[in-house]
Amino acid sequence: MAQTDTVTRILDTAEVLFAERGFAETSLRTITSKAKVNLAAVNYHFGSKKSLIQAVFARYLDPFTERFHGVLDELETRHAGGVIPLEELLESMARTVLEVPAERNSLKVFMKLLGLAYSQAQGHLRRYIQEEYGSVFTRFTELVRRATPELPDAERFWRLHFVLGTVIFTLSGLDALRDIAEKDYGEHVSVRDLIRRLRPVVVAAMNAPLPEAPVTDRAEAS
Amino acid sequence: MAQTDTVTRILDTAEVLFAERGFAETSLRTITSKAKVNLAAVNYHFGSKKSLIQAVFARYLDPFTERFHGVLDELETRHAGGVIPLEELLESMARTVLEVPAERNSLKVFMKLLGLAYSQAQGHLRRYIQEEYGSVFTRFTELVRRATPELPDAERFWRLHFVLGTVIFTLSGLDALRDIAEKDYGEHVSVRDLIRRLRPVVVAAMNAPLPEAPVTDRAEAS
DNA sequence: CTACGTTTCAAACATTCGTTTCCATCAGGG
DNA sequence: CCCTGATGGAAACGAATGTTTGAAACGTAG
Repeated sequence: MAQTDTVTRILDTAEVLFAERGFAETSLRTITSKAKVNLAAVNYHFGSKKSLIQAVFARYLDPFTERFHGVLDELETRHAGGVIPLEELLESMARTVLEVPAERNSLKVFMKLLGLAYSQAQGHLRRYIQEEYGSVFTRFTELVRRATPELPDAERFWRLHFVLGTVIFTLSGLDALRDIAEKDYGEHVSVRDLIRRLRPVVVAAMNAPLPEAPVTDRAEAS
Repeated sequence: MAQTDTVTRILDTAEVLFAERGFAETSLRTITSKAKVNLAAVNYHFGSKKSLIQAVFARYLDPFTERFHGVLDELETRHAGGVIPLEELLESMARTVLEVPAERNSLKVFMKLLGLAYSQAQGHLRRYIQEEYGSVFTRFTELVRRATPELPDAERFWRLHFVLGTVIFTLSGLDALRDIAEKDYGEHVSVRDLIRRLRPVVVAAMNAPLPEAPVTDRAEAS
């Protein structure tokens, strides 16, 4: 089937280029020429560039959410009725994130895309991801809530986003950081090595003491 | 002097639009029309769009680096010869970051721009920032090194970037996150409130226990 | 007042972009 | 065999982009 071949080749090429340069900076002509398909193929198979971008994300996020739901199912039945420990939840998520892209491409690309989706703030992409895949994240946070009853809801919300920032930021900027680290410390770091370093930091962040009592809140800067 | 007025108006407008939409997604026509200056003014005063982007960053980073050098000077003389505690270093940096943009615009814009500079990975911008302002960061990390002698060099390097990721990611995506937090927890968070929440997390992250011994390192995914 | 360097302005330029169109190719079922 | 629907391919379209141009307007020193 030639169709599948063309579609796959477009997606494979697009995700790499998107990750390297960003969405707006990657033209359809660059994608199609490097993928050795016709320029019109993108609009024919995907409808528009915007849909192509979403398709690139869907190819990562669809397997991830499906698998992660399965992992959470298994975790919940194993701790039937009880509370799943925080570290186990984090471990499961990390493992799932690691497994999914390993099947096809590199984790680096996936993380870079996630980082872009968050910073390339505007409109359609963040909304698309939120509305399409928000349910898994909601389920996960609910489990985290039960695992950390001592944390106020708002505090837990922010800390989850703190560690999310750590992971996405680090792994999406991995190449540049790795170059610096290698130059300065002569040490080559693999993704698995980085995750090994991340684990105690993330756990410590989630278990950090609560901030001092909120001072009388004055008007803010922004 | 009309020149200064035009230049300032361009910079003021550009930084807001860049922060909202990204660099490539913001055209010179959008900037100049909203700033009520002529289209050619950008190329006349800045030379090119690329230089305008760098000028936007310079207007934040120049005062920051200058002031931060001063703060570090003061810290070093106060602890003459001795070691500056880690928390004091982090506090000083946070305070400096907070003070500089408060003079003109919002911290949010500055952080958003930083986030963009990191994700919008490619080429000129990251190199520009690194080569132009890398010295302060080098000086800072050296002081952190003396404050945390128990940390291996590589570990400290990565942890600094971990917390850098936390801060930039959180503060650059602040608006979106704030909306969610407000909707889910009815709680309005100010920037200062967020920093109050960040502090114990960052300290805990830096002081986290060392990761377990490096397992035999197999080939990595990417 | 005049002359000159600086700044503003409208218009145009050349390029690049996403998208569309139209035709060739090919497969399988009537 | 021819018809039909799906796909590949070349070319063109219209819009938007960054940049350049040349003249007008401005402020100021002589």
